[in-house]
Amino acid sequence: MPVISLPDGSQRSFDHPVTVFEVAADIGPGLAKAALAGKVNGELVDTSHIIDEDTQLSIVTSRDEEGLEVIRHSAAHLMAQAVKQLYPEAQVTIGPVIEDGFFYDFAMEKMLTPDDLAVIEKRMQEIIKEKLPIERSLMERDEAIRFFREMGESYKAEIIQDIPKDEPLSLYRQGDFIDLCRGPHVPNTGSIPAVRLTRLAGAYWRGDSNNEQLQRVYGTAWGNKKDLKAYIKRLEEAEKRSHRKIGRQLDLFHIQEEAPGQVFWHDKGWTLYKTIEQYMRDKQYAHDYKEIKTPQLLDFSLWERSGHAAKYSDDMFSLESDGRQFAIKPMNCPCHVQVFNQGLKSYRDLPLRLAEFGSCHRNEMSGALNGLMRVRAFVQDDAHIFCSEEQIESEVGKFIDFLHEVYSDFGFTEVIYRLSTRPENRVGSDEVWDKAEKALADAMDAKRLDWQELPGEGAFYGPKIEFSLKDCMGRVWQLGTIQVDFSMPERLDAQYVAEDGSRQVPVMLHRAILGSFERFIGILIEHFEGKFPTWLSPEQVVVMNITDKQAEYVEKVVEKLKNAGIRAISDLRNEKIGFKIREHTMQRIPYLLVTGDREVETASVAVRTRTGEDRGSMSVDAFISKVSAEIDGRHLKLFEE
RNA sequence: GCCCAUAUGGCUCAGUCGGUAGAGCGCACCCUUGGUAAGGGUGAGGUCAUCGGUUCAAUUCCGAUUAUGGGCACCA
Repeated sequence: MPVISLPDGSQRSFDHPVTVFEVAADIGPGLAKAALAGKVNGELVDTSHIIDEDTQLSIVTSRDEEGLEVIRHSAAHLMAQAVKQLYPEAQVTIGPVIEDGFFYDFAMEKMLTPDDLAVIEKRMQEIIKEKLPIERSLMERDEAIRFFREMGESYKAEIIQDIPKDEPLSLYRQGDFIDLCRGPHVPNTGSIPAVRLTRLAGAYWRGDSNNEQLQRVYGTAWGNKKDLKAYIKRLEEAEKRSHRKIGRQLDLFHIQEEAPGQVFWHDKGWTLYKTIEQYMRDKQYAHDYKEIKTPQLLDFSLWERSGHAAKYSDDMFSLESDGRQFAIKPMNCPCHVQVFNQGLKSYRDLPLRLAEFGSCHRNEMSGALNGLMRVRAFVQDDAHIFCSEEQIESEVGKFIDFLHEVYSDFGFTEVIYRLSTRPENRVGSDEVWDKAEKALADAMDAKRLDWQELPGEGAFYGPKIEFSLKDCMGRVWQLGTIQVDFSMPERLDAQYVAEDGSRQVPVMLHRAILGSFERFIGILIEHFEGKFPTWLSPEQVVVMNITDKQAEYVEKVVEKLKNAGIRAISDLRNEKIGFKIREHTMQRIPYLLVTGDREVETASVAVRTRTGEDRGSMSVDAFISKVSAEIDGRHLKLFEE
């Protein structure tokens, strides 16, 4: 008879098989009420699960991450039930849990509108009040297929067909609704404490754009109303950080209808851009890269030779002139091979690292465009390393060090590493792929990095590492990459003379750290909410007078700051000092210098930060030395008193 | 490209059950010279995204187009 060990080390023995719920009730009535599921020997089960032998058990409640998942999963079923009740002709398809919520895809004639969401949500609340028990049952595969077909649920039947024959299928029923599901689920529909439908979208059946489009309804669900509120608040906060919004507020850039997917950089945004570019230029020089610049418009035949035309010709901007077909470059690599090919290269020239802030155009599909995050014209911090196979691992190692240096200078410390390995369709022999994948993996292991593998996600020409980082909102952005390419050097006739005098084809490593400047700046804006570290701030210092009397002094101070390499502006407007401070604080200028008669007399400035802190008065020279040190050191924080 | 939504002064947004529009901020001018997050007054500024349809009349209703936003798909 079962002896049940609980997470706190205690044990309870029963003289008959018990359900998870009964164990919870045995511990206490509060827990019985809160129990959503159980975890038996590490496996999530329903509260109705019967335990008949000795096990480890923990009771899952809404306070557990797993409990939340169960709630969200059950919320998806709840929504599907509501939709089926309101629109019986709707067919259910899939309804998984996602971050912070869930969705369910429906196939139905009627197009749902935002108003319908409110109706569905209301129905859901009614079902919650009914506290319908959620019951699990098992069914044979073929019987299940028949069952769902008879209900007119052809999508479900299709899903079941793809499940291996010997796997038992579980069904969950709540009232008039029954769905195929692995489970577990909450005990009854009343156990979904806080749920809200958030948005509507189209989504393709099985994620394939050749298939029909389904209607996807997104929702969010939480263990209590307070968490739901906090979530909504979080969305609002994220909205405030939108790079589009801040880009306008801080006068950084704009995008307009005549140039979809292209950025008009304003003075301040361009200053930020130039600062980043110059930083990368200096870094690349320090890491032994050679910066080059190559043409924008090239004969289409080059893209045919490189292999890009075959795959991407629809996404390239091309034009005809003098009877020749040209394309605006969508990437820089073929151009870099052309530079490599000038003059016969020796193994002594390798590794050769060619870098370019290459301006590229890609005709991204209209629906893909997204502020600075996805544009049609962008500049990459692109470089290609030409090296021998033996050099791959050490080059990858050096690159990873370089990348870490850059990310930490921008304040990103959490990096996620993924290795994408050989896809089905690929060029090159298995031996070469073995070597390349191993070189990438070994390079990461040598740095003791914690990386994941994405099988089959590599490019057709070689494996790659993708570097993603987490911003202050916990969002993950893929930025950097290093890709091994065995194909293009050969296609474009790159060669070098090896030690033994033979001609060899170099390996090419495509790599980027920031990816596109546009996107990277978009991420920076949101990460810092526009409050850039001083070294990045378009305007670093503003000097303000209190009355006209100090105007001349202010101009002199600004001149001095500028001469010291600090980006400073003056504000001599006939406004009160409080007004000026408010404006420049909202403009996120790191340092606000107030100069009245007192400061003029003592050749000083009164320093206030954009965070509203008073740094007191100091001489102009003292201020310059503090700020200069901060800028040169690329400090992430403003200087202390 | 596909689905849904949106498009009104520089910005944020109201509004018109069809009779060509309004606020706040910003801008210009005037008064105010004020010590750390909004001093006061006056004024200018809009073909209501574009094209077409219905109507005596369209910014409003309908359709198409374009762009933007949220998703899907795509991302060399």
